[in-house]
Amino acid sequence: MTSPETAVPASDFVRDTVRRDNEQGTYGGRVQTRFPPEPNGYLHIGHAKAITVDFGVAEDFDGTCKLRFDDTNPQTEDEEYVASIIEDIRWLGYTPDEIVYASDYFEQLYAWAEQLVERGLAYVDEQDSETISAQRGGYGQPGIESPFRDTAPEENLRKLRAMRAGEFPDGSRVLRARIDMQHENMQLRDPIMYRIRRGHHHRTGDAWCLYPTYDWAHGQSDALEGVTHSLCTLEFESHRPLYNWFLQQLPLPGDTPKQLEFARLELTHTVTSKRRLAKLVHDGLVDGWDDPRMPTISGLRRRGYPAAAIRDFCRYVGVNRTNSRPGIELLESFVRRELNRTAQRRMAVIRPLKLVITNWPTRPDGSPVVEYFAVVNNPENEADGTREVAFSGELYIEREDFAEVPPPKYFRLSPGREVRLRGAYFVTATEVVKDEDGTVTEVRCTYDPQTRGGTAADGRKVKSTMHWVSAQHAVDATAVLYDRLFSAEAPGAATGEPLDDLNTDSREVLTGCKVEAALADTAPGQVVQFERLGYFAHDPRTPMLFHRTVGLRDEWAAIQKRQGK
RNA sequence: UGGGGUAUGGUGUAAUUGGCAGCACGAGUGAUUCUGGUUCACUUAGUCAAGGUUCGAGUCCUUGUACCCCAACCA
Repeated sequence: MTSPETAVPASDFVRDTVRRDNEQGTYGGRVQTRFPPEPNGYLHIGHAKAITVDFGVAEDFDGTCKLRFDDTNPQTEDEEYVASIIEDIRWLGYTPDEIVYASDYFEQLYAWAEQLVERGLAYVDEQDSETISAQRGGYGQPGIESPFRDTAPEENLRKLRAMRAGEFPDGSRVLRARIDMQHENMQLRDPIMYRIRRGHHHRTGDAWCLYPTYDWAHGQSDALEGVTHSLCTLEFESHRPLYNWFLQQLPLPGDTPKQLEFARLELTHTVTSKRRLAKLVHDGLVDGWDDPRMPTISGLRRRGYPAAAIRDFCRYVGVNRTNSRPGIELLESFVRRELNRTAQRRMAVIRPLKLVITNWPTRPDGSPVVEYFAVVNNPENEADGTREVAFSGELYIEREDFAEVPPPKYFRLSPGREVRLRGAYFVTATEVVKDEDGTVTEVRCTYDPQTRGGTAADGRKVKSTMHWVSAQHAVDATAVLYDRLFSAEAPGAATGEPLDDLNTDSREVLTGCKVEAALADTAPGQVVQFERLGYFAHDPRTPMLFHRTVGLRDEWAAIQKRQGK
């Protein structure tokens, strides 16, 4: 448990409702939820909240939670998405009690639809979608009844069967529930139950040309599965009366499920619209759904976000009915909290600057002496042990760790100043080598043999400890630094259309980085901390490619900012 | 325009249901530190507005205000 228990609310309105239902015996003490994604894209951070709520509530009350694919629209759905969704849920640490599909219920739904038709509660409308939409009326405006509304049940039944038999072209007819065209809630103005849509369905193939809408499929699927609490997001609130209406009309096998809505998760600097994410992928603005810049679960995973951090974050923001947009910093703080505990430390320089020790000893054959130092892998976790790091007279340090003219409060290396090379020796810069442009290409220094291991025999202190790699032993690597995908607050990121707030230059690729040899042993997918540079995830597919997961909290950057730099 | 929701520091979220407005992120100050990391201490800042009931209101009442959702054969 890495979450700050003190700050996590003990309950929320969803859990309160479930608890009350249990106390009153509403569902015989049974708790069943479901996570119902449409397989038309990859899961993103917003879904992670829904997942932690759906699975978390079931877990807390010793109930069950199934994964149900809401595959009612063949035009947008694909097996690729089914597979990725299952993988992402498992990676997040949840195991569905069962994996089911709304398409499993197509036959039952159709049978029920015929029953509604027979009872005069549904009818076939032959008008086109524009006409139907116009007749629906507007907010505060009355609706107009369709001329097909009072067709006799036998006639409707005949038409519905002909629809199913494929006798009509796409979009030519729909089945509508016969409710109330004057209802103040638009959802109840004779909503569509079935539309004709010939498309190859990823599971039922070409068996159907008739597909149920969300409203006709969802509550009925819940009921068929025995769901007790159907948790969804706030925008479905106005659908609840319709959800209940359908259930009231049907001979349900068991209890009537209860729909509860909560606010969806949004984040600053983050797009949480599947439509817009799909556009980024299809327009080629990112390298795929798992591009580390993407806020998808798979993107975050590749970027090195630990599942535990995502879970803790979701739990922490809570379940509520208030639309909000937490700062991305909050998520990142959970990532750092987790990684600080678990990530091994390594020395690496992503913008190398050569550091030559002029008084470093040589062997009789003229080659430089090599020393090895044992370094702790993770000071937060002794069990991670130590590793040997080679040290010699030619090193690389981080370019920004040297300043020819040090600004105020700058503690790192500069001419005449002594610093510690972590775990090795104290060195003092003596000389700067530049190219014709005046760029520093090399720094020369002397080391003090009396400071072996990083401790001065005379007890003197230095203000800075720097990371380094031995030039002779270093391994070349590539590091990718990510900015946030969006440069601004991404107004309308959830609902808006434009992508013009996208920061397409949000990635800086640094080749020629130098990392210590021990890093070559890092497992693909593993996240390590490059000391002082941040947490980096070893790409699962490409050797020696590292994605920066998050940076460290950087006090020096804050100082520079304050100095107005 | 009708209906349905939601309002607590800069951000997110609590408050035993009418009883000291707390926690976290962020920001700031200081201490510790062989990572300007971590850790520790302190500081900062809030009940949408106006009335009302009450010994006492974030919580109850009234009237406003702001924001979100609903008129796909999407989910």
